[in-house]
This record gives sequence, C-alpha cells and structure tokens, in this order.
Amino acid sequence: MSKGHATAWAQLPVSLNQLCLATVLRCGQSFRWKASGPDEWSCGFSDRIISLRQSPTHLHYRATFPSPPPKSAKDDTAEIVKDYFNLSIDLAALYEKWSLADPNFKKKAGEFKGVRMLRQDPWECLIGFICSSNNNISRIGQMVDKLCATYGTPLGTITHTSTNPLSPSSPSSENKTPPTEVAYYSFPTIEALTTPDVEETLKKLGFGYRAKYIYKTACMVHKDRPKGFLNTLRDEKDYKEAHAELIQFMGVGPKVADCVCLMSLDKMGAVPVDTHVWQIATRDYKFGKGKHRSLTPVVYEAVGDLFRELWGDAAGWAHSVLFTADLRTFSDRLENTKTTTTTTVKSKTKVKVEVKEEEEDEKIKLEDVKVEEVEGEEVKTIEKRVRKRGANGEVKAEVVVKTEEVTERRTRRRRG
DNA sequence: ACTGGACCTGCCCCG
DNA sequence: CTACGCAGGTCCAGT
Repeated sequence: MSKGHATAWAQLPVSLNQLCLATVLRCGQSFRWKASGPDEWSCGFSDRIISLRQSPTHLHYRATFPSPPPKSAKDDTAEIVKDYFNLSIDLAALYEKWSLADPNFKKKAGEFKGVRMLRQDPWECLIGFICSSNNNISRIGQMVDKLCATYGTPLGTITHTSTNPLSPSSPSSENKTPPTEVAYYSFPTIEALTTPDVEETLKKLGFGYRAKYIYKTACMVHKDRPKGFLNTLRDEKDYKEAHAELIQFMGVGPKVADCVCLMSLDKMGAVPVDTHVWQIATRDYKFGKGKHRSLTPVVYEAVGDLFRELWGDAAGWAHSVLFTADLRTFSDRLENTKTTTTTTVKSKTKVKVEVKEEEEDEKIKLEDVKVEEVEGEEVKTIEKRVRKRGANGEVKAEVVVKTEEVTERRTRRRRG
C-alpha cells in the first residue's frame, strides 16, 4: 500500500482551555484515533487521513491523501477539523458557567480543561456505540478497527513512531521502538454494511451478538429510511425527536441514543447515563438517596434531568468533563492512586454492614459506595468500594466490612 | 412499568 | 499461568 500524499503541516489557533487533544481523543467519544507518534494522533476520514498535533497555542493538522490524489480532493482539511472539533463553541465560557452553578464541577474541572464534544459523523457514531454495549473500551476500538479494515476504503499508511511515554523524544533512548507503517481506512458506508455476509463475517471477527445489531441497523437505515436520514436528525429534529428515532434501531437503547445525539447530532443537552454517570449521580450528587434499585427508563430520564437542571442546556458537554474525570485512564490526575482495594460481599439473607474508618483526618476519602438491597427473603447484595490514601498518594487504610451469612466474598487489587 | 436473565468476547487480576 | 468477573447496555419474556 502506498504511503500517500501528505500535505504540509498547518495550524489553527486553539488554546488548551478550548481543546485538550490527548484527553478528548482518548475519553471514549471516538474509538478510531491512533497515537501515530509522541503527541501525534491520526484517524481515517472519508477520503483522507488527518493527523494532529497540539502546542499550547495551536492545533496543528495535516492530511494524507491516497495516491494518486483524487482531483476533487482540494485541501479543505481546515474546515473539516474546525467542524469535527466544534471549534465555534467557546468551551472556556461554558466551564465558567458550569463552575458557577456547581461546586463539584468546579473542583473536578481544574484538572480536566479542554474536554469538549466532538461533532462526529452520525452513522459512524451510531455503529461505534452499538459496539460499546456491555463492552470495554479496548475491545470497542479493536472492533471498530476491524470494521474499517474489512468494509472501509483503504486510505494509505502513516508512519508511526515511538509512542512510549517512558521514552520521550531523545533519539538516543534505548527504549524506543522502530517506526512502523500502519494502514488507515475510512469508516464503512451504510450500504457497505448491508451485504448479506455482514452478520456472519462480523461474528467471525469477534463481534458477538453485536454482529446482528450492526447488520440489522444498517439495513434499517439504508432500506427503511429516506436517504440522509441520520443527518436530518441533526438539523430537522430536536433532541427528543432524534432520540425517539434512534432507539428504533436494533441494539440502540436510551444510552447509545444519547451518545449519538450528544456526539454527532448537536444535542448538547443529551446526557448518556451509563454506569459511570449513574455512579457520579448517586455518589457525588446524592441522586435518589439510595432509593433506586436499577436504572429503569424513568430513573434514566430523571438522572438526565438532574444534570440538565444543574448545568443547563449544554449539560451533555458538562457531563463529559466529569465522566472523563471518572475514567480510570485519567485517574492519576485527581489523585495519585497507587493501589485500590475492593471488597465485594454477597449474602443470601439479611446482612449487617458496618464500615469502620479511622476518622483521623480528611485525607481519608470515601471514593465509591454502592449499596443494593432487596426486601424480603431474597438476596441482599452489598457492594462497597472504599479508597483511602495519605497525602503522598499511598493507600494506607483498609475497609472493614462485617456481615452475617456471607456466601461469597472476594477481594481484588488494582494498580493505577 | 419494573425485574431478572441471557448475551459474545477479550482483558485483567485472583489464587 | 489459567479462570472468573467484568466491561460506557440492550433485548426479551414474565409479573
């Protein structure tokens, strides 16, 4: 495969308060950006590969076109980049507003500046988040890569240089890995995923039950909807209308629909409520005061309403900041986590739980507590996750959980 | 309306 | 080093 034709690097004036590339491209909005070098990122678009770098004052970009470059391919990369990053929206002003309305946001946002919503292609966004259900980010990325390599259009290759953060730019570093050529592809068109082989092929590629969802959804969009349907949801439908349309598709529930609304359809008030956001709502905002057993559709909407009332029209944008702060990938920014001890206790009968803490100082921090119980003779389940650490970041304290009739008990450790 | 299960698979951490 | 739990949910059948 050819390396293609790369344009010269160009730049747009963008501050780190407006955009933090390394955060936004890794926080699970898009699953397709690859680190192509130290502080360099690349992604295949419809007819070109776009590569990005960032300085404190500028966003640097360049395009690599397939060779020979199509005559139609004039370099409108700047427009694509501005659109993709929603750069017309003043993120710093929004942070000010959210910080004023919410002390918790203000506290968390300090370490997470420049977290903005991308404005992705609705089709890609839809399929990407169908892949995300009951799944982990690592595998989602792999699945989307396979999808593009199998059904997308080859766009050429990019030379990847060492991305190991432990071996920075110094060329003499022994740790550095040799450059490699990495192939890039466009995201598959709608039609490309409607061929009869798609479900079986994706199953073989490890998509599991999502293979059927993707195939069915592609067929629905292609055959049962007007041309350009998804894009009309952006301009011609409001949030509720778009959401209602999206959950008609196979494999698309309220959470995935909100992701598509927020990340590709300009619905800034859409708040995708996943396990993280549910956790944030109950832990940091005392939502429901522990009364809710599960995330039913009613509760789901109530959580979104809570955040919309708190943060206003662009609540989905604000939510992304706190969601990102909650990701383990970035956990080192809020606290220097070394070790976490998690204790899970399950019991078939009534359970007494006491959590003893040395109340010596406020360095001890209750990170994460979830309690679920069902009335009657049924199963009571208590899950408590408690982190305590000293000023230097060392975890020093442990949780004491006392129970009766314990039937199952696990303890696990994590490194951060 | 709400609840409980099943669901593909690969990664991560536990014994 | 293998195994169980889990991962940015959704669908389906029963109350």
